[in-house]
Amino acid sequence: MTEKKARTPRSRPARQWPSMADVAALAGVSSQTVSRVSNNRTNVDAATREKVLAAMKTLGYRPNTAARALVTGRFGAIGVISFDVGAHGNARTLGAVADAAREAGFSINFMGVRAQTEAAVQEAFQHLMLQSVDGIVLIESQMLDTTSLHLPPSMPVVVADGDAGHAYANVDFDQALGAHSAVTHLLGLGHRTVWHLAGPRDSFAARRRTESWRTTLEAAGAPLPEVLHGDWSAESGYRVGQELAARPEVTAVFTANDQMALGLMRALHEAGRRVPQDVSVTGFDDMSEAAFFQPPLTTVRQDFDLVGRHCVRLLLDQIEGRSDGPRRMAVEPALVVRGSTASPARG
Amino acid sequence: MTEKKARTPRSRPARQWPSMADVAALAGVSSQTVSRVSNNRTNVDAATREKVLAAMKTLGYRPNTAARALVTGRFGAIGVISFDVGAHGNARTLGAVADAAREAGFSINFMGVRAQTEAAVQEAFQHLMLQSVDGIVLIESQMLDTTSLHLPPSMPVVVADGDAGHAYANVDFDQALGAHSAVTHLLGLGHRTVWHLAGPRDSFAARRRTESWRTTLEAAGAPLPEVLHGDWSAESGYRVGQELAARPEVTAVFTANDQMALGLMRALHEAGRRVPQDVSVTGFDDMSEAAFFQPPLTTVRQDFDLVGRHCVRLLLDQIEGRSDGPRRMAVEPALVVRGSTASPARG
DNA sequence: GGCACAGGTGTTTACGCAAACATCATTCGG
DNA sequence: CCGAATGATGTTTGCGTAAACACCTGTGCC
Repeated sequence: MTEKKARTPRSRPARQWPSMADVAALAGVSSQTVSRVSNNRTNVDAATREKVLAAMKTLGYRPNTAARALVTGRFGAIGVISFDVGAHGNARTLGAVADAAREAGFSINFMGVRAQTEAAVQEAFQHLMLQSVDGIVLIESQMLDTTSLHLPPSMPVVVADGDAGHAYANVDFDQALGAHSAVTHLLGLGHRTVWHLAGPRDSFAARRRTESWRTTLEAAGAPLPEVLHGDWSAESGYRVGQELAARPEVTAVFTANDQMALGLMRALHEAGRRVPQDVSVTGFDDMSEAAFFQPPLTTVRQDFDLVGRHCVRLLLDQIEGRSDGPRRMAVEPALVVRGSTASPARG
Repeated sequence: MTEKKARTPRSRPARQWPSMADVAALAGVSSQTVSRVSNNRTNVDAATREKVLAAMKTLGYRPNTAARALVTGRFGAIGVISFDVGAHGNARTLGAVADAAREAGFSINFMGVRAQTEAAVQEAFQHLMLQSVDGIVLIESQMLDTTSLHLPPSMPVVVADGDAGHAYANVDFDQALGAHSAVTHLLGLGHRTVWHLAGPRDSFAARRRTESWRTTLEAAGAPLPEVLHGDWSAESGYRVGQELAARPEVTAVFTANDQMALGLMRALHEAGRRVPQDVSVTGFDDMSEAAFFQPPLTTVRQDFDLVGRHCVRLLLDQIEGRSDGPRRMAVEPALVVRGSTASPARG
C-alpha cells in the first residue's frame, strides 16, 4: 500500500474510477476536450466527439460530481426536509418533489425530521447547509421561524404546505377553498352546523383549514361549535371521535385529514352512531384508500404532484436567478363527494 | 442543453462561503491547522483549537463537502432507490433508512422510480453512480437483475424487501413466518381453507408470502384455492374482492397487504357479506390505520424501523470494509389479532 | 550537555474538473 | 490575396480540502 518512492503515489483507496485524463489519453485529446464533450458543448468536432464518447464508454467514465461541484459551485442537488414520511401527505409531496427534481436533472438530498421541534429543523438545515445542496424544500414546516434559522440569504428555500407569512417562497393548497367547499357541502345538505376535528395547533395548514371553517359557518349564520384537535393520526381521530360520539347534537364533522376521519368514523361506529345517517363526515387529502373506507369518504382532493412540480419550479427560479417569477403559488383542491355525507335524519 | 447563446450564464457565483484559508487568516494559523480542528484531530494545542473554533464561528465557516469528497473519495451520502413512496411500506422503510443514516452521519440521496421497469431502475442507478454516494439501498426491488446493472464491484449495495437470491446484501422480513402465522391463525379458527389475495407477480416479497401460504395449507391438508393477484393498492383489492364475494365457499382470505385488505373488505361489505361473521380477512404490514378499519384489521406487523437500521448497518459494513458481518438479515414480523377474523359461522 | 523523541505547527502537493486564456487552422469579405 | 473573424483544440490555473512531509520547539533520559 504505502510505497516509499521519491514522489510516491498516495496511499488512498485505489483509484476505481477513470478520470478525464484517462479518457483524454485513450482518445488522444486533451482533458479539456473531454470536459467539453462531457458538458455537451457545441464547439467540438463531430469526429472528435465520437472518439471521446467511445473512450468514455470503454473506460466506463462517469464525471466526478464532487470535483465538478467544487469548481462550479453547483451541486445538482435539492435538499428536502420533511416530518414523518409515514404521514400520507408528506410522503406524497416528497415523491412528487423528487420526480420533478429528477426531471430537472437534480437529485434529492432527503432529511427526515423526527421531532417537531425547532432544534430538529435547525439541525436538518445545518446538515444540508454544508454546501451540498443548491436549494431546500421544506415540507410541513409549521415550526419554521425565519429569524432563528441562520440561512445565508443566498440559499434558495421553498416551503410546501407551510406558513405563508414568512419570507420564503411558498407553495400550498388553497386550504381556505378546500375547507369552504367541504363545510358548504355539509351545510347544503341541511345540517344545522358543522363540527370540526382540526389538526395540530402548530400546523399552519391546519390553522388555515380551521379559520376557513369558522368564517364559512359565520357567513352562513350557523352556530360555532368548539374546536377539537387531533395530531393527524387515525388514533387521535379515534380519541376525539369518542368525545364527539357522546354528543347527540353532532350531525356533521369537517375533519382536517383523511386519517383522522377514519379514526373518527371508527369511534362513531363503536358508539352506535351511523355514518352518514346519524353523522356526516368529511376528510381532507383524498388518500388513495379513502374511497374504500366504510363508508367511502367524502373528502377534499389535493394534487400533490402539482405541488411538487411547483416547488421545484420556484426553487429553480431562485437557483438560476430568475426571481421575477411568482413567489407564492396555490393549488386548488377539489371536493370529492362519496358516501360519508348525507342529509341529517329528520328528527 | 444547447447553451450557444451568450457565454455569460456560467459566470461563477461570488464566493459566499468562507474557506479554510479565511479561517486560518483570522485565527493566525495555517489552513492545515484549521483542517485538523475541523476533523477533530488530537494533536492540536487546546489554546490554538479555541482560537480556530472562535474564528470559525465568527465567519460562519462550514466545511465544503465537495472539496472534502474530492480529496477523501468519500461523500457521506447513501443513495436510496425506491418505488412509489405513496405505498405505505416503502415510505416507512425510506423514513427508517433516512433516520438510521443520519445517526451514522450520512445523508440520503433519494431517487424515486416511477415505472417498475428495469430501464427505470438502471437510470436511477446511473444517476446515483455519478460517484456522489458511498453506497446504495434498494427498496422493493423486484426488478433487480444483477447481471444487467453495471455496478462497479466496489459499490456497496443493500437490498431491502427484495429478492434474496441475488449477489447483494439483503435485509428482509421473514415473509414465510408472517404468512405462516396468519394462515395458521385462520385455520386455527376452524376455516376449512384460506384463500389468498396476493401481491403483484413480479414482487419477490409477494411471491414468498404466497409460497408460505401454499406450504402452510399443504402441511395442514387443506384444499388449495386458486391465487388471485392485486397490485398492492386498495383499488385492486376491491376489484379482486368483488370476485371473491361472489363465491359463497370463501370464508377466510389471507391478503398480502393492508391496503388491499381494505379494498377487499369494502367489496365484501357491498356484496352483503359480513366481516368477520361471513368472511375472515387478514392483512400484512400493520399500517397505522389498520386498527381503525371497519372492522379493525387482523394483520402481520412489520418493524420497518428495524429494517432501516439493519440496512444502514450492512451498508456501512461494506463501505468501511468490514465485510465479515452478516450479509443477510431477517426481521421477524408479529401477528396482531383484531376484529376482522373469527370462527366461521356454523352452516 | 547532548541526543533521541514526541507533540505541535507550517509547507507542499494532489484530488478531478471547468474557466480563462492561448494557439492554430480555416473561412470569408473586400 | 490579405486581414479579420470563426471554430477547434491545447495549456494553464485554481476551486477547498486533507495527506504527506518538513520543521520546529521542548522534554526526558543518560
